[in-house]
Amino acid sequence: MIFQLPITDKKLSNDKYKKIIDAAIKVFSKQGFYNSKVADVAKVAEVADGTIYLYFKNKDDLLISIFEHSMDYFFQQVQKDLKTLSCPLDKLKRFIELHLMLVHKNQNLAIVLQVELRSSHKFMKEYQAEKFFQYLKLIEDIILDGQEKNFFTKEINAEIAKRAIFGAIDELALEWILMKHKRYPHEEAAKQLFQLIYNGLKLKAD
Amino acid sequence: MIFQLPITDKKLSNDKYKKIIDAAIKVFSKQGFYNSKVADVAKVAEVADGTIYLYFKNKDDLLISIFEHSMDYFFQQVQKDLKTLSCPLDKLKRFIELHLMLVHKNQNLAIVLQVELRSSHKFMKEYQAEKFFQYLKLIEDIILDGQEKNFFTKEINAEIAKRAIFGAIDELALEWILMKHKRYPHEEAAKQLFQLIYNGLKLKAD
Amino acid sequence: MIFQLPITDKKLSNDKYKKIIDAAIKVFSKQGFYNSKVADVAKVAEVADGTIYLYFKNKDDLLISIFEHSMDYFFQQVQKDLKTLSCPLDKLKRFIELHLMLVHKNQNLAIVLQVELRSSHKFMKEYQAEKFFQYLKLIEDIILDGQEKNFFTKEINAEIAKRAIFGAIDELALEWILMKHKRYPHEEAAKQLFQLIYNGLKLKAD
Amino acid sequence: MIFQLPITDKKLSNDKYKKIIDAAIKVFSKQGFYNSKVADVAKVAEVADGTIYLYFKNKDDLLISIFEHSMDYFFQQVQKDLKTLSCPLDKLKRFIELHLMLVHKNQNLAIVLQVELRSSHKFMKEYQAEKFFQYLKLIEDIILDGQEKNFFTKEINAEIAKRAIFGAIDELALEWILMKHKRYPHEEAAKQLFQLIYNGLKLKAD
DNA sequence: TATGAATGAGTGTTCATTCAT
DNA sequence: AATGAATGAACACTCATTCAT
Repeated sequence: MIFQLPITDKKLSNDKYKKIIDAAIKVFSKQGFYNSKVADVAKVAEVADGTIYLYFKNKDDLLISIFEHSMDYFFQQVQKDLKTLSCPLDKLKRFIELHLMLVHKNQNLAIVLQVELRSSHKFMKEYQAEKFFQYLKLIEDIILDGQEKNFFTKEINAEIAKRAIFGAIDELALEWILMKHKRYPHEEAAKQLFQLIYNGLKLKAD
Repeated sequence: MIFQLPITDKKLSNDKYKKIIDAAIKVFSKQGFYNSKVADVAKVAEVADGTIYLYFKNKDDLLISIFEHSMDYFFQQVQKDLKTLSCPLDKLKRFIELHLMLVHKNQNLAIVLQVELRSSHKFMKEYQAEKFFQYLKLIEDIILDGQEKNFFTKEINAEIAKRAIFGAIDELALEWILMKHKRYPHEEAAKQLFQLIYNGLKLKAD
Repeated sequence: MIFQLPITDKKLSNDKYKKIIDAAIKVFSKQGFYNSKVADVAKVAEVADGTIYLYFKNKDDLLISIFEHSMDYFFQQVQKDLKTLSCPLDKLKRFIELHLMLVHKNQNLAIVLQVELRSSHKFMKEYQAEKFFQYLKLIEDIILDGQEKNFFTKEINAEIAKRAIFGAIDELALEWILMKHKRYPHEEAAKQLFQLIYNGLKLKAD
Repeated sequence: MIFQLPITDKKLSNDKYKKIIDAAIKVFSKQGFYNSKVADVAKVAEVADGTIYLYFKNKDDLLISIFEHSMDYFFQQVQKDLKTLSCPLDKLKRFIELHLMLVHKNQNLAIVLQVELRSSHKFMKEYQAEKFFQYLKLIEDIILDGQEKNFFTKEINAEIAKRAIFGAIDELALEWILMKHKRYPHEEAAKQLFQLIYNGLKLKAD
């Protein structure tokens, strides 16, 4: 599993905590959150059932913890990488590539984030998914920067565009994950996606 | 509830069947599929718990039935409407408008389809979501038609584009549903979305 | 089991309700409330585990229900019987006899009431044991009546006396229940108890 | 806490042992034995959970130890004090006063003894409560002595009387402890109780 | 068809107890 | 002796499903 936060957090420096998170990602992605038993996670993590409750408040908390740490990780990876670029076009292209690459390298995690999390009502309604908005903001910033620097048209509302772009990337990522026999490499999807977002469907001759 | 299939189906001509489906949409969208009890649905439908099992095999079947009938309905609505148009641009524009409009008019249903269904493993993995692919195909046909008629660039792979476009629409629709205070009308979202998909982010002067 | 309320209450007219109450009295008195499993009660009552929850909110509620119905029963039995008497001395004597007799005829129930209930914190602290106070009041009324009619000394505070008298009866009843080989019949205990309470330890010659 | 045995016992000379016993009395009296966690006791005692098992075999043993040490303490206090008296009337009066006074000064302990212990099946059935019988014997001795010296009537069976008397004292003590706003001082209860036991309810003129 | 009381398998969570340090 | 992280058996309670009426 690529998912490896730098060990700064006390919790994360703990072996058991990581083992449980990793096990939960595996189990939840395979069986679905609601069909997974805490005992299943414990078995895969090679800890006792009760041990999970030393690190997580309950089963929901386990799911939310996966989300929070993952989004932190995604956010840091992407943000760090984008900093090295100045051209908004490059940034947008790289963002798409990075997201698809990260999903590719953490497929189980991606399934949990995209499939399981969306239906956790505790998560979608009660819990404010700040980290997700933070991630979305990365796209918005690229668009606004691109508009300011006259790379992108100002006719497009960045608020709507960031959602549309995220949705497009997310859907492709999901399809890609659920495909058993990948019909094209994720790099190809990234390339096409960038082209679509930047040029649109319009003929160049237009 | 707008969701009203033309009564051709024997099942649908039955009052109880419809009452249960409608109740399930309400309950599932509010509480989530896994947190909804069959008894909750029965109470809202004003039938006995056991009655539900006269019309549906089990709880999962209830969810899948919602999906199938809804997709049929969506598909018919959109397909019928698109037939009146010949220009691929108009078709794409109308498709986006229709989808957002239908979501707008059937918000509870949309929540079930977008949020709950995605995490039903029985559905995502075992059940082949033919009806969904059929719906996606509508987009693909528009693109291919547009490419053939030289409205759209051929550089874009229709397979990837249909997913990206659906993802963009879907994500905006989801955001729109979950927003408590709508910051913009869905017609505005449709307009922006079309512009983005057709023109991309590129400056026109480019 | 003698414990048979007249069937006026809707709940009590139900066979399962009574079977569960009776089973719970048996099981709780034998194993203790905290060591009894709900499944044990279900097995003795010959119902499914879940059935218990159709009639009782939870395990605590089962205990409290036993208490409430029993106290009603005790109260009614004793009150009805006392009404036929006018002399406070006879009343006091009969009260003691009745209580010991009822305990004798409902030993399992008595164990639950005296032993298990006392340690149920939900019961002792949160729940106001109105029915118990009602029962205590019977003693107080006898004392006050006796004092008014000049059968009993007015030097004794009825409030304190009712508690002391109840405690004495209760303790003897408890000892009597827990004795494996009864060293004396409960009627003998009643007789001695009355004498002690009425005459005290003082020599008659005094 | 008044509860302080003279340090003769090796165990009791140990600071941790006492801290745990004291903590257990506090915790058990407040939350009830079955609702108390060993961890709660450990926290109040300011020791580690595991430390408790260095001094006590298990949770039950902790409760029984409280009982044994307390009864020893009660027994010694009362026995010592009674030795200074020769008149059975004085002894009886003093016994009542002492018991109520000890309960008054050790309310948490009294709650554990009267409320929690009674429902510990391990205790009530398996464990022979020798120390309790020893305590009861103090009352019996007073009665027999009083009967022999012609202070008390011989018509009363000492076996039954000791139970009745203990029950009366015990019940008043329990009421007194559980009363939030004490309606009378415990000395008053003692006085009334003695009068009731000695003179009974009978009018003096009788 | 319709009912809803009854079922009982299934599971999240607790907590007394252990044991490596 | 003392710790407290880890254990895992135990259990109250839920709820999809059935079936006698």
